[in-house]
Amino acid sequence: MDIVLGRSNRGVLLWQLDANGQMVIEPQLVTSLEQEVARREAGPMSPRWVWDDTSRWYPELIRAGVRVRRCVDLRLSRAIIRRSPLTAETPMARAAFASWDQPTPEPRSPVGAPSAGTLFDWEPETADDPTVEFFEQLAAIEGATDPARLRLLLAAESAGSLIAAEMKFAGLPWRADLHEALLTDTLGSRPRSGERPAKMQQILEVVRTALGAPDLNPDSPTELLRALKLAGIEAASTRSWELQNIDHPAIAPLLDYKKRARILSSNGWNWLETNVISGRFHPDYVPGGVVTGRWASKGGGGALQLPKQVRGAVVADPGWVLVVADAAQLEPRILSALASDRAMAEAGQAGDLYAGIVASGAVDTREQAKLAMLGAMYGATSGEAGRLLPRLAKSFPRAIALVEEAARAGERGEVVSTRLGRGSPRGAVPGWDETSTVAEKERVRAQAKSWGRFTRNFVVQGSAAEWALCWMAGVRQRVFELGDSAPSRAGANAGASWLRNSPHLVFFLHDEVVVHCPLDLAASVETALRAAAVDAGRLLFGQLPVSFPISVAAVASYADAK
DNA sequence: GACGGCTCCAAA
DNA sequence: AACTTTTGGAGCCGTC
Repeated sequence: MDIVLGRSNRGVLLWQLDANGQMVIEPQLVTSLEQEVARREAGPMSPRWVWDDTSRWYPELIRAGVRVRRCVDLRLSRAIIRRSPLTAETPMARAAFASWDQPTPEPRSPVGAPSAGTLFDWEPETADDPTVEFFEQLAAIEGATDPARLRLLLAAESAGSLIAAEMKFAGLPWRADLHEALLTDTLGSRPRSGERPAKMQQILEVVRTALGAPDLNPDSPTELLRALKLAGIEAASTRSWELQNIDHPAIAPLLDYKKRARILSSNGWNWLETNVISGRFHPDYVPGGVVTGRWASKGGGGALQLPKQVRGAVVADPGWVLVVADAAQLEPRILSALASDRAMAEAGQAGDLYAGIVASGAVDTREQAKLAMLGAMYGATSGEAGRLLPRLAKSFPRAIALVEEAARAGERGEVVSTRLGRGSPRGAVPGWDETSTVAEKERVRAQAKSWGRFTRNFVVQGSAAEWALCWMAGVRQRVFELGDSAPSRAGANAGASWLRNSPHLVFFLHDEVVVHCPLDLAASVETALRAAAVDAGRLLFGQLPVSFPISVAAVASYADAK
C-alpha cells in the first residue's frame, strides 16, 4: 500500500492509496508525523512511503527513532524516468523541464508555524502536488518498454536514499585518539596554525638543500617547477608519477613530503575537528549523485575518498565488530553478465577472474589480465592495455563487443543504458561541414572518441552501481531482521534503538560495505551479506551463470580488512 | 576579500 | 598534446 506525504502551510498532509493506486480518502492532516509513521510501520503491511525527497523527510524520523522499510523518492525516481530509454516514449520523458527536475526547495512555510485558514485551504500548484507527480510516474512506468526492470531500479534507488540517511545518522565509528596518534607519527605533533608540522619541515629542508632553493614552497607547483628547472631537472609537471622517474637526490624526499602534505591537508587535524563528532564520522552521501548512478558525497569530509592510511582510526565499539564486505572484481563480472559471455563467466567461477582469464590462455600473467580488462572497460587504446586488447577480444568476443558497441553508440551521439535502464546523458551530436578546417574536424573526432569512452564505461560502471544498490538494499533488510530477533539489550526503548542493538550499515564505497555489528552476530551478518549478493545477481541477471563473490572480514579495525 | 580556474591527489 | 572512466577537496594564484 502506498501513502503519499506532502507539506502544506498547515502541516503534513497524508494521502492513502488502495491496492489499485486509487486515493481511498481525502488527505488528512497529520499531527505527529513520527507517531503516524511509527504506527503504520508497526502494522502487518508496512506501507511504501511516497515523498518528494528522502533527505527532507527521513532524517527527522530517524532522529525520533522511527525506521521506514520502503519508500519512493519522487525526485530520484523522476530523474531516472526522464532519462531512461525504457520510458523515452512516455509523456514524462517528453515534458519540459519542471520544478520536480530541480533540487527540493526549502519549505515555503515551516511546519509548526501554521498561517490562518481552514484545514484544506492548501492549494498547491498542480506541478508541486506529490500525488500528481506520483501518478504521472506510475503511468510512465506502466508505459515503459520493460516495467519490471524499471521498477527494480527505482526501488533500489529509493532504498539507497533510505540507507544514505541511516548511515549518515549512525556514522562510522571513529577513534579520534588513534587518528591523532597516526598524525603525530607521520607528521609530527600538531603545529600552530599556518606552520608546518616538524617532520614535514625536516623533510622539506632536505628538499630545499638538495635543490639549492632555501625558500622553496613545495606546495606551489609553479615555484616547485622553477626550482626543479634551476637544479637541472626538466619536468613537465610536478605530478608524483612523473617525478618518480627522475634520478636526483631531491626527488625521494620531495615525494615523501608530498605524501605527508596530502594527509595533512585532506585528513589532518582540521578534518578531524570538523568531521568527527562524539566518535563518529557522519558523511553526506548523495545517492544518484554521479551520472552513472554511483553515489557522490558532498561536504562532510570526502567520504568516498577516505584514504587507506587513515582507516586505522575506524574501530568498532567495545563488544562490536566491523564486518567489511567487498564485491571482488565487480565491474568485469558485471561486464561478463551484461554480455552473457559464458567464457568470461567461466573464467570467474573459481573466485579470481583474472587468474581465470590467464588459465583460459588469453593472456600470460594476472597483471596483464587486470590491465587488459580495465583497458577494455575504460577504452584504453595505447600502451600495454591497448596491445593486449585484441588477445582479450579473441578469447571473450561477446564481452569486448558489448563495450565496443557502447563506445560506438556514444560516438554517434546515442544514448546507452545500464542493465536496469538508467540512460546516459545525451551527447553532443558530432559533425562538421565543408568549411571545417582539418584541425576542427580532428577536434570533433577527438570529442566523439572521448564521449565514446564515457558511454563505454557508463554501461559497466552504471550496471555495477545497480548491483551494489540491490546488494545493499538486501543487506539492510536482512541485517535489520537479525536485530529484531536478537535478544533485547539494555536501554533499547528510546530513540534509535537499532543503533544500539542491531547490526547496521555504517559505510558504503561503490562496491564495498561496512556493517557495525555486535560480536555475537558477526557470523549471521556474514551470511546475510553473502545471501544478499546472490540475490542481487539474480535480480539483475536472472539465471545467468555469473557469480558475484564477495570477500568478508570481521575486524576490529577497518585497516585490517585487507 | 571573494571567486573561479587550475593543479594535484585520494577513492572506486 | 594526449594517450583510461567517474568523482570531491585543498591549496595556489590571477582577477575582480
